[in-house]
Amino acid sequence: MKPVTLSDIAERLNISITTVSKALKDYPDVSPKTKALVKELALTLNYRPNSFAVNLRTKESKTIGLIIPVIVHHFFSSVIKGIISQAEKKGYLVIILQSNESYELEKKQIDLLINQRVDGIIISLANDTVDFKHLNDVISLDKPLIMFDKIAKLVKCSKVIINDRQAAYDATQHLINTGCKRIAHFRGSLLPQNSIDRFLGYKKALVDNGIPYDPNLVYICECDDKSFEEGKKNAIKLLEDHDDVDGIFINTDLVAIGAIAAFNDLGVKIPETISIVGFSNWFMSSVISPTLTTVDQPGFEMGKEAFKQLFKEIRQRKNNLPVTYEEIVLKTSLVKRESTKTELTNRV
Amino acid sequence: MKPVTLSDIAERLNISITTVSKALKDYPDVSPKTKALVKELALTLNYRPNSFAVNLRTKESKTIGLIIPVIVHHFFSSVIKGIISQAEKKGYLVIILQSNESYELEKKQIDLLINQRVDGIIISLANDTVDFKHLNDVISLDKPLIMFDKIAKLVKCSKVIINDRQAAYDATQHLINTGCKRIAHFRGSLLPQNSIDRFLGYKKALVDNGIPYDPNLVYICECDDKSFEEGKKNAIKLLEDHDDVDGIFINTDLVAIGAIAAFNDLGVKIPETISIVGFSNWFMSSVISPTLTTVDQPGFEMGKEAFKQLFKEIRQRKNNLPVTYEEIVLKTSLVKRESTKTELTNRV
DNA sequence: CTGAAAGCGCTTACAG
DNA sequence: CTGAAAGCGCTTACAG
Repeated sequence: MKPVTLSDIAERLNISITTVSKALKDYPDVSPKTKALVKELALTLNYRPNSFAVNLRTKESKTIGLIIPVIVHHFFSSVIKGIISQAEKKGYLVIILQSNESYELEKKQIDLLINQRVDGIIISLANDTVDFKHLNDVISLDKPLIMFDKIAKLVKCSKVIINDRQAAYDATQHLINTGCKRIAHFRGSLLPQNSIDRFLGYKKALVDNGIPYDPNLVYICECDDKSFEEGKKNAIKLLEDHDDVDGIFINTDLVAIGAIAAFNDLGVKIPETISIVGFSNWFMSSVISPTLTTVDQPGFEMGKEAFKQLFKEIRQRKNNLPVTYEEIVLKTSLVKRESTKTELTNRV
Repeated sequence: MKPVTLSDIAERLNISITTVSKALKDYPDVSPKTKALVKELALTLNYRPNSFAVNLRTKESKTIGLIIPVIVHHFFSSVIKGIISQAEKKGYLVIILQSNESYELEKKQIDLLINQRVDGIIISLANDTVDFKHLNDVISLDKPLIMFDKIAKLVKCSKVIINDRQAAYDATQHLINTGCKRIAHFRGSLLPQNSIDRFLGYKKALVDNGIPYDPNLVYICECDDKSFEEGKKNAIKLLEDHDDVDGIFINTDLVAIGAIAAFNDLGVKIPETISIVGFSNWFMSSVISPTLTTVDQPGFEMGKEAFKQLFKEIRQRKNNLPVTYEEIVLKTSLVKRESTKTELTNRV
C-alpha cells in the first residue's frame, strides 16, 4: 500500500496540489469550504506528510543529535530523559549516540550527525577527547552546538554546567568541618574539565583551611565501565600507602561505592575511621550501607536546559538573529548522609 | 556558507551531475580518471550528500525508532546501549522516546515515528497499554516492528523476550530449596505480560512443591518511578498482615531493594527471618547490604537481538522476500547472593 | 480564492 | 564512458 500524497488528495477532489497543501496548513487564502473538504479527506485517507520531502524543502529535520559517553549511568540517563522530554514538547526528536569515552568514536559520531543534517547537537565529551577540531567543524557549519557536563572551555558555544570547583570545595570543606585532617582525593581522568575542576576545588579547600596539600593522596580513577572496580582497587591501595587518611573526596559516586564496598570488606569503619564524600548523587547512594554523602548534580535539569538553549539558538539562526552563547550554571547541593560524621559546631 | 551539492562539483569539473553521482558511488560505468577527479574534489570541498534528498529518493531514512517505558533504569538503559551499538554497526541511527509507562503517550509516539518515516520500530510496552491498535497500525503500514520485554502476545510481530515464567519458577524454587515454607510475591501491574508470567511461574512452583497458593500473599507494586518506595511500603504491610512469611519473590530488583531497606530499618534479618529474591540483576543489587539474589536478565543482549531481527526484516521487505516473525527467547540465570540461604542438599 | 511552475538535491532508467 | 531527463513529495512566490 503506497502512502497517500498531496497529489492523491488533489486528484480525488479535482483541485490543485497547491491548494491542498495550503488548506492543510491553514493558509488564510483558501476558502473555508475547500479547507474543510481537504482536511476531511486527508483524515479519512490517513494522510501523513512525507517528512523526507518536507525536510528537503524546509532544510530542517526537527531532529537533534545527542552524544554521551555512557548510557548505563544514572547521571547521563537522567540527562537523556531531560533532553528528550523537553525536545518532545517542541516537536523535536532526539538521535542518541554513545561515544564510549572514545575520542575516535566521538569524531565519527559528530560526522554522522552532520551528514544526517540534524538541526543541532548536544554533547558531553569523552574522557579521551584531546582535540576540538570536530567540534569547531560543527560550529563553522553554523550548526548549533551545546556542551554539558564534560565541556571544552576553549570551544565557543553555549554550555550547561555546574560549578564543579565550588561543589568540590564545599564537599571537602564538609569533610574538614566533620573533623577530618588528612583527606585523600580519588579524581577522574586527567583531561576532562570537570575532573580538573573538582580536583582544584579539593585542593583549594585544603589550603584555605591550612591543611597541606599532598599530591601523594591524589589517586586517578578511570571513570568508565569499571568505576566500581577502580574504587575498590584504589581504596585498598590507599589504605596500604597511607593508613593515616581519615577522609576521601571522590570524583564520582560509583567509584565511592566501590571504595565503600572495599572498606566494608576490610572492616574499616565508615565514617568513624574514614569518611567518604562522593559526587553526583546516584540513586544507589541512598540505599547502600552506609548511605553516601554526595554532591547532588541535577541531571534532568541539565538536560532540559541544554535543549532549551539549543532550541533558542536554532530559532535565532533561523530568523537570522545574532546568536548569543550562554554559560548556564546550575545549582548543586551537598547531601549529607551516613558516610560522613556530623559537622562540629562553632568552628572558626 | 551553503552546503556543497552534486551540481557544485559537476559545474567545477564541467561534467554532468549524473556522472558525479555515479562516480561517488563507484558505478562501474565511470572511467577511473573521472572517478578520481570527482572523489578528490568532493573531499577537498568536504561534500556531504544531502540526506534529505537521498531519503526522498530511496524512501529509506536509515533511522529507527525506539520507545521505552523509562530511561533512568538499569535494564532499559542496557537495552538502549545494545540497540544503539548494533545499529551503529549497520549504519542506522536510533531515535529514542520515553513513554513514561503511559498508553496515551505511547500511541502519540508511535504516530510521531510513523510520520518521521523511520525504517522500523522497537518497543517495550507501557504498563498502561490496554489496546494494541496503534501497534497493528504499524504492521499494516508494512513497517517492521519488534517488541521486547513487555510484549503483547496477540500482536503479530517478532519478539525478543526471556522465559519469564520459567525464571520466576526457578527463583521461587530456590526459595523453597533454601527452606522457605511461606512465600509471598510482590508482583508488577496487572496488565504487562511479563508481570503475569512471573506471577504464574511463582504460583506453579508453589503448587508443584505441595505448598498451597495463598492469594493474600500476593501484593501488587506499580513499578514506575516509585518502585523503591513501593517496595518499602509493601514490605511493611506484609509484615503487619502476615508475620509468618519467610520468603518473598519480587518482580523487580528496585522494589526488592526497597523491601530490603524497610527490613533493615525494622531489624528484620535477611535471609534468616525472611529471604528475598529479586528480578533483573541491576548493578545496585550486587552492592547493597545484603546483596540480592536475583534473576539475571540480559538487557544488552536483548537490545542487540532486537536490532538484529529488525534489520533482518528491513532487508527482507526491501528485497520483497517473505517476512518471517520470530520469537527470540534469551537465557536467564539465577544469581545467588546473600539475601537467600544456602540450598539444602539431597531434597526430593 | 485557485493553480501553474520552479525548485529543494538526489538517483536511476535510458539513450547515445 | 557520459549525460539529459524524469521523478521522489513537498513548499511557496507569483500570476490570474
